[in-house]
Amino acid sequence: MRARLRAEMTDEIKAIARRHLATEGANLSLRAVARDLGVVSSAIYRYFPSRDELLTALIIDAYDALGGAVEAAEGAVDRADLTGRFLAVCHAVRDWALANPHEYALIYGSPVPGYAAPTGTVTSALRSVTVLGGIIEDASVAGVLRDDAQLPADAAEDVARVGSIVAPSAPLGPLSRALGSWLQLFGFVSFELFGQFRNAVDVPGPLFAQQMRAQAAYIGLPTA
Amino acid sequence: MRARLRAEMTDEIKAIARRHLATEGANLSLRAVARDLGVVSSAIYRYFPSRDELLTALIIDAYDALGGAVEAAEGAVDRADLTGRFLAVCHAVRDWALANPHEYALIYGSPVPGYAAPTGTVTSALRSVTVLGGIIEDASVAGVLRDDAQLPADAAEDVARVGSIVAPSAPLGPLSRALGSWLQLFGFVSFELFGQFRNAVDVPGPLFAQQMRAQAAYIGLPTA
DNA sequence: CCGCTGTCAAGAGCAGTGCTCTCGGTATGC
DNA sequence: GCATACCGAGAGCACTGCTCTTGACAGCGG
Repeated sequence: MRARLRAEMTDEIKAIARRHLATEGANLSLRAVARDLGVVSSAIYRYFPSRDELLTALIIDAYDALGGAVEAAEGAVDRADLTGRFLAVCHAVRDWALANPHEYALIYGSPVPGYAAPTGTVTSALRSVTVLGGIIEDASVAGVLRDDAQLPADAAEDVARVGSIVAPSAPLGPLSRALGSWLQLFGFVSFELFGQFRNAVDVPGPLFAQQMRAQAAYIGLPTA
Repeated sequence: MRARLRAEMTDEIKAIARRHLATEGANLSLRAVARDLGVVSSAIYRYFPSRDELLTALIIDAYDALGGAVEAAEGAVDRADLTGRFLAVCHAVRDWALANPHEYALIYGSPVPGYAAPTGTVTSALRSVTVLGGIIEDASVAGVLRDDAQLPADAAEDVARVGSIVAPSAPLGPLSRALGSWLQLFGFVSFELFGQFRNAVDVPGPLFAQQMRAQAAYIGLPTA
């Protein structure tokens, strides 16, 4: 009963903090959210031991929101349409990032203090990449991926470790290319959101669609 | 004469600010650098009208440092070794980022306030990507790039605009793949520096080398 | 040589920040 | 019914970016 009030309070704090994040940026002010909540600043500390803990909670929420969006978008595509599922993942990431730019910056931008992100975030952070792994895994068991890997041993070790988490039975060649696509996807979104395309790419949407389609083909997913 | 003293003073401020940036992070304190400089905080304002202006100066310096490092590394490779030049660029970016993580975060992380980066930064920001463009351009005039482009018109427009700046005579297909490699390169470095590889990639070096070699081949650069 | 002008650092001060501590009040559990 | 635990309010500390005023010094024209 008292616990429910407490949960509502923390949710309300996080909601206001998220709103402040959206309007101002990463420099979140505890006193400002307390003011908006009609409460004195020290009261916030009953619910979050420090500003960094609040940010960590927002980070976990952001990872979960992104993961949920990716899962929903990918889940709506016919399971047999591997390329469609891949493209759904890519566009879900970008769409969510464009809709929540500051939350994206919170999780994929420069880490704010020294290193906030504790271990509690990793499970939520894995959700979206797990979806991609599932696609590669499904493509692997469907036998549509050609294994043309000739990776050096040290690099193969890294790829294999990633694969063991998200796509255990996928061959290393396509897995390595999928990893590259993942990096390119977030490189694109980060460049777009952080203003690196200034004076170079005006309307990034079509370019993004083309790049991701090319990546699907490069990985070896069947051209739908 | 008085101007030279002034230049030395601004250089010293920037040097101390850079040192603070390296030890603490992005939240640079004007009062702290003033303290280290043995001067009162308001004196800094004689040289930089605001903290954001100081950050902007550091950003421009960082872009120039990265650009210089890339130019030097690429210039040391035999001009005919196109793949070697490409790999030199990739590794120069990563090496510089690993050596100056906070300055990398300053220019390729989330923009600190609303939007600091003014127009003065773009010329410095273009230096590194121009080097890559030169490689693609050289490969194009050498006739080693196969033009297998079938880009949709809207995406082709974006690619062509980028190409007109850095590699005017390159065909759109390889240019589009080179753009993707550029995004993947910075996606990799950002993931590595910002802790996104946690529990997944322990020793990113070999993986990076393999990914960039694969990209060189994918673009169509001759396998040395 | 005097005096004017422009530049500089110092210091005080304002509004804001994260965070700690104490002090009453209230609800929960025994 | 009472002890315990929690809660919000408020004061306070050390810090921040930034502004303003004050006094000192250098260079130049007369």
